[in-house]
Amino acid sequence: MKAEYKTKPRNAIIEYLKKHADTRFTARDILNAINSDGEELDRSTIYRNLERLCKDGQLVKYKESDINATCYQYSEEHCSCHEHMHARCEKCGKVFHLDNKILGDTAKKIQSEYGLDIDYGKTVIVGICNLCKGKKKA
Amino acid sequence: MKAEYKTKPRNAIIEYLKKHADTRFTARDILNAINSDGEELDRSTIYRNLERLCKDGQLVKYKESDINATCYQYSEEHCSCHEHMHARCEKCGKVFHLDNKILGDTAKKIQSEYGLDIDYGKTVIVGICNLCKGKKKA
DNA sequence: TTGCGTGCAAAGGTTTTGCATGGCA
DNA sequence: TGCCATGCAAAACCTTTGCACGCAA
Repeated sequence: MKAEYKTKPRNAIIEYLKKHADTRFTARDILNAINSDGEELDRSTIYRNLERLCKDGQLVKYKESDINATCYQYSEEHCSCHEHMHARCEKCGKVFHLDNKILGDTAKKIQSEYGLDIDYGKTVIVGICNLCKGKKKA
Repeated sequence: MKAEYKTKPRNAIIEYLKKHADTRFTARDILNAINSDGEELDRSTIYRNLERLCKDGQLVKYKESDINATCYQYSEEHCSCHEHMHARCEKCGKVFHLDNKILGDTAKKIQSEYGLDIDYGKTVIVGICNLCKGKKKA
């Protein structure tokens, strides 16, 4: 069990997370945001803090084929994100925390037809949210 | 519309894909396999060919948080992989092509409850296949 | 004072790109 | 011959790591 210090860089990072609580972000996003705010902080500091937050379960970590960087998603409420599925808008990156019950008997069907037990915490359904659907195509 | 030439490196790559038709692989996997076969071929050649195959729809491309490289999955049958969901075993990497119907009314529920239209081609359900489940834990 | 966290610098890995050459059609 | 593909080298990224210093507790 390690002691945990409150430091200026760490606070800045957590502040960023809370401000972007329902969107994914990358290490670079944080770097850019904080450094354009006047502060200066190092890449390695960000990576080390993000890693710690992942282990603590406050952060979900995943990768996306379109983005050449690890994506992170903050979950303020310590909400056992490793137990339920997520859905993500492929345009804006917004993440939704799904109720596993929404699958109905799909999980059973996948087991019987394909022989696979779903790992809910790692499954991410990809789609387009209503907001982005309304926008004109680029 | 570009012409497409048959070349020795390209053939070697496609041969590799067919030999590993139901497992994921990385650019490095191909490089190692082919180069240990006596042939010599360059990284950039592999990346350029894989990219072309992705655009042609013969290859699915995704990333995994555990692996520090892009993963690819070949689908021999030109099977419009961008139209149906996939499931993947998180242990062995085996990919299953799902029938979208398996979701039942889940897609509708996700739209009504969360306001998200599923992008089937990009959605990958993660789990553990029966084979891997049988194995002892590492 | 103790030891955790940060910044710096360097390294390791993947992926991309420009350019000249080589090879398919 | 004309154009596409390859190889080579270099560069751009992201991410990790070692080390010394600074700072929170």
